Amino acid sequence: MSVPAVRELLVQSPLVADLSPPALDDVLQALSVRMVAAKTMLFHQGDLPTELIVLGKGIVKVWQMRAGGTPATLHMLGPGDLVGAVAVFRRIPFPASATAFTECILLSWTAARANELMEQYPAIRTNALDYVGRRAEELAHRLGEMATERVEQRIARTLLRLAGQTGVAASEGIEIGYPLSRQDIAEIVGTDLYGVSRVLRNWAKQGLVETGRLRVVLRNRQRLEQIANRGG
Amino acid sequence: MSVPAVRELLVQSPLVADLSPPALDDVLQALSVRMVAAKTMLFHQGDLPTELIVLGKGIVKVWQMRAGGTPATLHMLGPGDLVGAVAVFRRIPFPASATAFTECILLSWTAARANELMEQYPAIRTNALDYVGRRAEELAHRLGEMATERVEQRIARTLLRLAGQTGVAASEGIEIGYPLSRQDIAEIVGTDLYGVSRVLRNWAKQGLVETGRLRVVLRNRQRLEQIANRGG
DNA sequence: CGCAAGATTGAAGGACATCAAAGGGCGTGG
DNA sequence: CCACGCCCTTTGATGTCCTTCAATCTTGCG
Repeated sequence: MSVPAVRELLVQSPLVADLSPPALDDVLQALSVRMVAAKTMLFHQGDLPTELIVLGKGIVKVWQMRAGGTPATLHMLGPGDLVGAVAVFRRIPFPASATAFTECILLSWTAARANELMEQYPAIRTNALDYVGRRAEELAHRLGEMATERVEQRIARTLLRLAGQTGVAASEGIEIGYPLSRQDIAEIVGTDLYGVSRVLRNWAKQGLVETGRLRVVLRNRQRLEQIANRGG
Repeated sequence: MSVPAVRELLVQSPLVADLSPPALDDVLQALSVRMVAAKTMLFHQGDLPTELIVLGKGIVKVWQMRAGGTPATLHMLGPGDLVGAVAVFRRIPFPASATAFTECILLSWTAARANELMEQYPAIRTNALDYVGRRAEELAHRLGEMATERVEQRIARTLLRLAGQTGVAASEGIEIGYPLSRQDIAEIVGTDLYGVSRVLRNWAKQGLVETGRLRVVLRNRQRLEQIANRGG
């Protein structure tokens, strides 16, 4: 991959916002680029972090395998997002695993180099604080949802959130931009694939969504937002 | 409150870890101290942050009022914790409300002064990043629990976590260090007070806990950890 | 065409929320 | 100091949401 293209990928990330061009050059110097296939594990829960990863392209799923063998998905990351950043900054074992959900381009620095760069360019640390804060907020919001809302509401919220992140305009509506099974949705929402299937089918009959194998198109965003917020 | 005493309260906080004595003096200069009664609201969801607060003494509950009138508790903060820090750093409205759960001593800087101090003493920003990262991790962990575990497991986890934070050795076991109702526990766990009452009663009969009005003593930490981890 | 992975659907059971009512403990005011 | 009242807690009954299990159907691909 050519260097200019890498620069384009990197500047998507909030991590390097407000960085002067020479600083950005310096950051680019130390950066490695690699492409990984869908379903590749980037790291496992419990591993020690060795590199700071910025997702250049593709989708990464961050998840935990929980007692009882039930997996729970914490994040679906898109281009520009940091992968496993908290563990790198805190120098602790990863609290979750990360899997390339689609084919991905990863930009990375060694953990040591990343920390040096943060020393040298304080703006990076400021950006990191902002980014981690945003993630904490999102987690807090989802925790509140999970604690108080029903499955149908949570499915609506999940689809709206995913569509907002990586949705692409479809013929009539917004389509999640990558293949997503009922099981995948269930792991995000905290339920099982049967429940997801029933809810989606029901919505499809009412014209709120269009469904297919590994595919969901949001046809009526407003009604879905009503369901997400008022439960009806 | 005398200045030496304030210093003692402040150094509990990870925010000022590794700060040189003169830097700490400088930080102390800009600091305000106040005491608030239990049940005082520190800020409401949606407010704009005006100050950075470190909890010197007492317990603060961070919570959201959700659609349908169900409150959900996100954190129970103790001495040394930052209150509403993410919103201050990100200069966004508070995503949750904060209430003094017991009588509290609050240490605070104006938001502007706090940002200046972070510029001047980079260690503070590093500490802040570490702290916010830890909170993000805790939230991720709780989200996973909430998504996959049953009420009884979550109650066990909650009691163990609270006991670990602020527990005090009781005659036989660990006692949560402040008055906590079944309703309070329910709002943390994401259930209702009836369920909490039944579970605690059941555990009390087996000698795992000792219960009372606004009071829980953990008598058998090991068994509770088993319940938290294996569900049985 | 046949297989594998994903999706749907029905039935049954369990965990949990909700509603209703009654039983303590603690502070307050008489 | 006692009694009243309030808040917290307990407990039972009931209903419902959701999980689980089992089976069938669909879709895409080799």
